[in-house]
Amino acid sequence: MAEQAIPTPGTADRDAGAVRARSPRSATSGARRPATIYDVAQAAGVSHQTVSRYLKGFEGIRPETRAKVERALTDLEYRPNLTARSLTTGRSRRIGALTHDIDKYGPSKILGSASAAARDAGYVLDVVALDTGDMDSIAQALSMIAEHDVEAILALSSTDEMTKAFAQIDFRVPALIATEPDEPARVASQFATVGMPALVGHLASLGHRRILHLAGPSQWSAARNRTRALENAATEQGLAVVRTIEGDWSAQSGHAAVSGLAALEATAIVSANDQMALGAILALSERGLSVPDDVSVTGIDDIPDAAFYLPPLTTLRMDLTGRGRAAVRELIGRIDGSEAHEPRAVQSELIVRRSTGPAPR
Amino acid sequence: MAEQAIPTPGTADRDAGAVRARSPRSATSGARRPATIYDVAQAAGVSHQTVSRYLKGFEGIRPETRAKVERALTDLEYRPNLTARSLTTGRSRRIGALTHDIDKYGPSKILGSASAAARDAGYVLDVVALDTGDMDSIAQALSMIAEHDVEAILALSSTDEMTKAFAQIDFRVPALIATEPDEPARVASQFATVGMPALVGHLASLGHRRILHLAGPSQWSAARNRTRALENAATEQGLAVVRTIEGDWSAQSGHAAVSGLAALEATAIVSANDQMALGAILALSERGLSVPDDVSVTGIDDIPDAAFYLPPLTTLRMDLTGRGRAAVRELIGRIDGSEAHEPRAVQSELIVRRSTGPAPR
DNA sequence: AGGTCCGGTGTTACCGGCAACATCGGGCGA
DNA sequence: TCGCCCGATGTTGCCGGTAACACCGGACCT
Repeated sequence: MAEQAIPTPGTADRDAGAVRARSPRSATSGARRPATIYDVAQAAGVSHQTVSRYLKGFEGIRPETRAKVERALTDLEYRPNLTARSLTTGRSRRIGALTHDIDKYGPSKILGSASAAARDAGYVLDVVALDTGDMDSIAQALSMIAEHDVEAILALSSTDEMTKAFAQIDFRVPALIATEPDEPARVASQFATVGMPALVGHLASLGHRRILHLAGPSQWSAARNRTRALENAATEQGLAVVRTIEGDWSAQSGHAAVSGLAALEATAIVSANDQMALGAILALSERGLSVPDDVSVTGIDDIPDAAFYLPPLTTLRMDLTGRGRAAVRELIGRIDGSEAHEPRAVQSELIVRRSTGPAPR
Repeated sequence: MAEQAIPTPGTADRDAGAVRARSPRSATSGARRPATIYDVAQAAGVSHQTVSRYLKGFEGIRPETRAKVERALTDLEYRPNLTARSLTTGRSRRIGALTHDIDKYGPSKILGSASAAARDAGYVLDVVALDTGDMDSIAQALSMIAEHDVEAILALSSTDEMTKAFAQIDFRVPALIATEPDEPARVASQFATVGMPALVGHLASLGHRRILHLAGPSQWSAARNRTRALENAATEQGLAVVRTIEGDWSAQSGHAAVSGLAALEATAIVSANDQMALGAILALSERGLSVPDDVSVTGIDDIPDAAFYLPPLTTLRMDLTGRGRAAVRELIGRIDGSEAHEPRAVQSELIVRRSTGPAPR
């Protein structure tokens, strides 16, 4: 408290007034630490707070002060340290993402679009992969994510365990499952009211009346939604789902399902995704049945490969990209407090290709 | 400095000795902040440093002190704050991951295994998706990642731009491209010396002599390695690569390449990945050619779907899972200073299915 | 018996930002 | 002309940990 700092610039020994002594940092030294606002402040001959104010875009800074700060910032190649900032602000600009089956088309597509949306908003996704879907590993992954101080939590796959975990854990931050939640009967999604009926109508118009359904794993809400939508649409249009076989989304499971059948009691196979449809087509061909002459096959998703199956697959295109983006936007909206719950619409569109044809008589 | 803190537990006014005054935290209040080591210390009647020591597994703590700390930790549901920790230690337990085409099989598979390996080592992957591969967006993404104080940087796709960016940017942290780097002729990878020769040998034994090559995009080092390995193996075994067409890894591009051909001058098509092979098979069928009776087709990767193509695809299985894991392990090794440069072997294995057969006479 | 060492803990400083408050000089009104 | 207000900037404290050092009492040594 002896003497006050003299604000005259250019004073030779002004370093003595520095609040914190720091080891000098020679510009020539090779592996120097990144510059902090204190380094910048010292170089510019101002206080660190002036630098901080400049960085936050504070207007009331005198032009010459501003110029000195700008110069020092570029000279020292200053980069903000998000860790330090988030310690005080609590804003880490990170969103935790949790998923298994990340190498599958759906989750990876959603992850890609979610990550892009996050990036555009200045956020980064902290991804933790799950090997198994059980509660223990989910809880463990969530606690890992929580330690990283994320501002929101996103799940990319919506199994029952995931849903349960999200329901019973208090995250203290916004949390969301990116894939479709269970759709109660009263919720009229575009998929259930337009997409699936269009697919079923397409089959009906070709004369099909009996459908074999290859369902996704029943612990996935997406699988349940698809099955329910199919059953509803079939009932309404007078078609019968004569049999439902549960697969695991893989071509392998679609193949096994159709191969294991004693008799094919249907003229059309509606698969809950494209890849099980691929397996089904192979199995049909191995049974000596032709697609679409003997049996029509449809998928859901319209993955890029589906247009190049043999035959190219009639399918329901789902807007996965939109879903990942919408999920991230909603989370960021909730973080910022703007409770803009835009009802992310699940868009779907019927894509007719050569895997469907007139029902055999 | 008036009086020393009396270490007697149970003293009524011991709060007065607290180093930092904190707003009291009622256990009943709903949205209370997470407990810190100071809260735990106060509850246990010890100093925060004792708590910190306990958390680090320091041995020399008296059993009764230890018990008090443990009790307070569980009572308050203490969770460490990684942000605060990493501010001092510089260890964020985060690895930055950079990728485009995250929805493609290769990158997403590698990402999944990398993320699992990271998780097992206590790390989280900070993923930033790239829309385009140009230097600007790479640089921007890298600077985003850098602000998040990652301990290492991983790229999941190895285009030329990525390679260049990695070569010219000083990351200050270990950095690695997870996919294959360019393999100089002298580097004898298992893929180049065993895998690809086995594939070519398989075709040779079936009587094929003229090969059409569907290459990957030439700015990908993986594509160049595959093309070079094919050319070398073909030369050694007396086969001719009569034509090379560059695709973009997609079935679409494989289809376009074969459709656009005036005449097929070869009896076998070697595609740089499975999906281009899928497109090629469809194009062949549209030309009235049968696989494998008229033309044999092979892929590389052995994606799960490849076994269910029509016909099931003969391909070279690549160990993508191992690659992601190996990359993360090497990075963590470098972080920890243990310079264990285990030469991550690119394992490959010939999988013969029904898309290859005897060459037509 | 006094000094020394040492195990067990407490205290202080620091990481790099942000927020609140303090300070200083000049313009302006009374 | 003096006090007040205000704009520009400096100072201090804090976020939640870790690291270095200080301190205290008892065992051991001479």
